[in-house]
Amino acid sequence: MGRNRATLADVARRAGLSKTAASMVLNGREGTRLSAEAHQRVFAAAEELGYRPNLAARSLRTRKTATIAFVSDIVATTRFAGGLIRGALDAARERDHVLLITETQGDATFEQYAIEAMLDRQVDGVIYAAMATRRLTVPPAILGGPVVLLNATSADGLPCVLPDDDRAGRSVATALLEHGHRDAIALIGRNRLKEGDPEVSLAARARLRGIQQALGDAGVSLLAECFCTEWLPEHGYAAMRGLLSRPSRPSAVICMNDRLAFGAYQALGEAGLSVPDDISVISFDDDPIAAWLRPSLATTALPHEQMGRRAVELLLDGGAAEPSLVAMPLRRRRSLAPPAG
Amino acid sequence: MGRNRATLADVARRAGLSKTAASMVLNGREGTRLSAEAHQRVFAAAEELGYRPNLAARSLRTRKTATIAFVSDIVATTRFAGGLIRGALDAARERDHVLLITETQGDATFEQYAIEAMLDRQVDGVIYAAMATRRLTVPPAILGGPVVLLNATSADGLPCVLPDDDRAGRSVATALLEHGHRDAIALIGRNRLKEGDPEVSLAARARLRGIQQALGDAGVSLLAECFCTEWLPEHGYAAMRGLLSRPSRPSAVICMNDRLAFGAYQALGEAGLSVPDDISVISFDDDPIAAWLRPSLATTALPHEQMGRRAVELLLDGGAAEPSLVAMPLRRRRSLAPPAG
DNA sequence: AGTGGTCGCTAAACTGATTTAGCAGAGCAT
DNA sequence: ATGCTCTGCTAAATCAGTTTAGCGACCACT
Repeated sequence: MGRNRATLADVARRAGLSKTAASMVLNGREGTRLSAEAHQRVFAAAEELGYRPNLAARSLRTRKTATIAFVSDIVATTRFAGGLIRGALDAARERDHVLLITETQGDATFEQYAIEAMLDRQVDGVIYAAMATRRLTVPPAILGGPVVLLNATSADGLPCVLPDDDRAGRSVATALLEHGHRDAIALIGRNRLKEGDPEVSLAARARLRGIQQALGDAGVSLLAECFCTEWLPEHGYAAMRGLLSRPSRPSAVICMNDRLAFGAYQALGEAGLSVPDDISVISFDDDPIAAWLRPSLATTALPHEQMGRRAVELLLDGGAAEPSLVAMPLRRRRSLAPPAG
Repeated sequence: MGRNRATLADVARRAGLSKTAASMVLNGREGTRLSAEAHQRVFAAAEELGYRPNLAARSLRTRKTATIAFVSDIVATTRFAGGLIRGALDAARERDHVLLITETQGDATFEQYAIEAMLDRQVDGVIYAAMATRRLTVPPAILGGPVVLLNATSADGLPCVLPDDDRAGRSVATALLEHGHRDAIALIGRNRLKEGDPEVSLAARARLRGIQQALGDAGVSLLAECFCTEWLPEHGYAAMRGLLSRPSRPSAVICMNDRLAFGAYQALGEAGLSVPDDISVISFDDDPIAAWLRPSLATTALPHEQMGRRAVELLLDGGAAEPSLVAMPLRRRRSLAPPAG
């Protein structure tokens, strides 16, 4: 790979100048008194030779590699990860940086290994990302340099980037209120573990709080709340069947994520009920399936790309100590309508 | 990041030996005549200082970075990418390598930039991945070193890793034949562009060929073939509606991917038809939604993890020149049943 | 004539590893 | 005593950059 690359010495020789001169010119150093002609010659020589600096050599001296470690528990493999990585890649490129990506799979040995591999390569900083929005403990090894937590917080008060689930909860509830739903709103996806343990999830609690606040402000309380052990389609399906077996049918359902909503759709379809004519549905995440469902599902988008981008910005440009909350935009789609009757 | 790291010189000093000795001991060099005691002292010193070699410095000398470039058109952001990356990460870790990931977004400027960024960092090789299985033209810049194409081929005869779509097509058709379907099998997802232009897709043609061969061998021909401009749920929905409006209803439908199948399910649901009692459905990809559908969708899995893994193995361990085909396992699920009546 | 300052540039040190070439001392045969 | 080999180890070069310190030429000023 990259044999025969021209070196700085080659450029200098061709320009008839010293390595020092060539280095300074190519780095655009201010305050050197190199002549305009010297600049010309160096640029010309570099151009002709197709010179590109060897970053390994440079970083040996400067201790900068223009490389960021992106360490995640398991995020790189889920479809949620794509956005985080893409955003981070974009922002990194804009700043002439590159991403070294590893995954720990939640395994302490792998994590140890991954972090050492990154540090051995002299990365300029670490983005430590989690798949589920949650609080975690940062391995001490990475605390020697800049760190940003992505989709996670820690007790250390490290800079972090989180989706604004609280506000998302409010906007979901508000959207239903705006459509005229009041006393027949049900919630699918309560979960004691997720709501109670910040190391499992921060999102569940925040979403719930946002929903309750918005409804509370409007003097409305939930018709029903369904607990689900997981947030998968089958649980949404079961929850919705449970709701439909009750005497009073909800006019609208909030699902804690789109996969639950997908399951809810399935139950509604089997029951011969129509979304949104019989029941409105709204949800969180903006999973790709949300747009594929019939009718398309209104939801609040997890702004993964922006979050990934923000993490890089925070890491390289520095930033506030308080958590950086990224708005979750509401996607208004066909699953919303005023209550029937 | 990583200030205060002990250097080889520190280790040597503490061991009371030269850098040379320390280097040789730590690298386990054969044929040096260093005493057992010298070995002891070096290992002890390295241990006590928590020594880790600076890979930038090492690679300057050895021209090896233990780093692989993973360049993709757009793969890193789709949910399909996860598996490719995870497999590659796993295999890389097993070989003490690390992945530098970039995305070109199909943009020539970005691609140029990404490749230069990788080469500047002296990567040991490049994995060039495509989102859609297709033939592509490899940028000449990366041909200076080892390259493996992932989910793609090229005219250059470079080593490449592809899913075995042809065989998948045969196993899909065979599965239907085994359930007793013969003369009422329909196909959703014909597409002249995908089938005709290898630079757009190799999968469409291979899947189709496999299906036709298996059916042909059984003396069966398709009841109907639906063309779709894209392979999205809405197209599957429209195609299935079209099929249902015809006089003779199919007993089974093959969809060219799971998203089409999802759309087909929607149309069947609306028509009040049951999968698999009225119509069996089988498909390709094993998208996460396949398992979430009710009933769960039989499909052939794109073996992304294995493909990513294979690419790294091919790159580092060398391998055959012919395309490395990875089997697409058939996932037998509830959407298959014998034809009604 | 000597001094000081600016201009335009370079030699050499430095980063942290690997690798080549070779040195000092011991043991042994002649 | 001399030459030879073997053992156990090290000095120094090398990779490709950046950075520090400073040199020689020229000019202006006293």
